[in-house]
Amino acid sequence: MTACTSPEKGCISRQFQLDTELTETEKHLLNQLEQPARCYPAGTQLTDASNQAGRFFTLISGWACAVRTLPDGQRQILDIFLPGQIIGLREITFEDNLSEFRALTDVEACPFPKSRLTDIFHQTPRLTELFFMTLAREQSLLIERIVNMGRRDAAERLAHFIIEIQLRLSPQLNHFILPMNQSMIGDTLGLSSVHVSRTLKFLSDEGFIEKHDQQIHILNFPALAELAGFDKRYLSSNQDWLSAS
Amino acid sequence: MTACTSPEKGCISRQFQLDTELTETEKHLLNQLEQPARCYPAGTQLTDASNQAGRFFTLISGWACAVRTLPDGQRQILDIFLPGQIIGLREITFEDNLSEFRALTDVEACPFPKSRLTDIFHQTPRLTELFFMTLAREQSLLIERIVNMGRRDAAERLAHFIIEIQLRLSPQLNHFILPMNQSMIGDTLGLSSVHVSRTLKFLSDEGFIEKHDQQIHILNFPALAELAGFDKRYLSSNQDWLSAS
DNA sequence: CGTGGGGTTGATTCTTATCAATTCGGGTGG
DNA sequence: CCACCCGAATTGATAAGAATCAACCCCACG
Repeated sequence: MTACTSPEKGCISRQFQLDTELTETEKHLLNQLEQPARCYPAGTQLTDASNQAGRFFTLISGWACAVRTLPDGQRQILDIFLPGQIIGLREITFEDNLSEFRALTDVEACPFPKSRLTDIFHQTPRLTELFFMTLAREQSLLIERIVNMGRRDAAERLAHFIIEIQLRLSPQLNHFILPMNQSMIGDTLGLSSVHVSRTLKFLSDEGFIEKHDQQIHILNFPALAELAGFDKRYLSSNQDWLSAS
Repeated sequence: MTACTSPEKGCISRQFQLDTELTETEKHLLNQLEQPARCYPAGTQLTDASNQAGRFFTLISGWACAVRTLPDGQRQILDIFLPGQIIGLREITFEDNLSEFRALTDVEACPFPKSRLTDIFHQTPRLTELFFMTLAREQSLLIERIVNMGRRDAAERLAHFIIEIQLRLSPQLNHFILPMNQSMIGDTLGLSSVHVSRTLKFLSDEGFIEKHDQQIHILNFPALAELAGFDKRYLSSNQDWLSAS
């Protein structure tokens, strides 16, 4: 949790500008959410379930996740956060946060209090709309995971997971580094680590993917997408409804 | 899909007023979303997955749900909507809706186009915030379902489901009418209808609940909540962060 | 009366979890 | 350099949970 040296600015506004034009004021407000950046080493907890609710983070670099620990010790990973995302958005309405945030890799992130976000909402309604959109998009990711866990078997789930991460990370490539061990993957998909191992082997044996350490290489994207029943429309959104800037 | 006789007004604004005070203007804008009401008989589709995206509904009375049908014919119920909810909120950002909306009981609902909602957003930023809050709360329901499907067995899932519906419907009571057959319940929880039957029987035999037709009676709420690992905090939200009205 | 949808029950099979043993690779300390 | 340890991954054997298949009941409705 040491101070970081080179916080790369404008991560969030760059993210939003994929969707729409931003005014200078809007950019300025968003950039304020990105300082000061701090470093959290892999495995560190950004905040725990009980205290420090109402704290957000902008994720500048690295991966993070939201985890829920059940009374019996089982874990469920609720969200995977990639650079440019805001961590904790949905928790804004809740007194206490039922989940905790954890760094999956070394992470640069900027903690800031609830009030900073509400200030933004009050100042520029248009950014409220953008955040509304962000939330709607996150919802569609959650929906897809519900379909995944409710109606697909282990191989399909894993295939779907791999494709989703690949597309969110770099849609034009076919490989990425997955900084999660197999028990974390299991906790994400509702599988045991042992079964993740077997299923990963199955996907390799069948020629869908190749895996060396944390490197995932998608060998046959169409086949993998077919297996997963993947419909990428849930990832892309449409901004017609936004106010003009 | 016949016109309804007595559309009870103010369903949405009543819902919002549980959270905060509304101005007359705000109430007026919200009430405009509730006319004209139409009736949809049980089982009817309000809109299908392909066309008519960008159509919302305010649910005045009855139950509805969002369903996703997979290529192989399996179904997953994504959301259960109860009176006072807005159907289709998260889909606002998407070109085409991957899910369809279906009436579970006879339903009174008011269809209206995307543009109506965006108008509201542009006119009163404060309602945008309220809708943001609504979305955040829906997200927490989805999160809970992910935990449910990922890490709980059939009995726990069913228990959790029953408690959630009871609390959303009428927290002070301990019984309600569940207008879903067992295969719909299965499609909601990711179980087969046969297994739902068995599990329901188990919950009865063990004295957690009683069931006659569609009447669910919770006999031992604490025990059921314990079994489900239910933490009701995800249902209640906190409005500190809202602008003054 | 038939007919059909929903629910129950039993038998069987399949998927996945659990438990246990083994390997592998990367530190660490002697 | 080697012995040791540790966490993660793999593999196999077994058990639990849930799906599937099939038979049957019940009852509302033509």
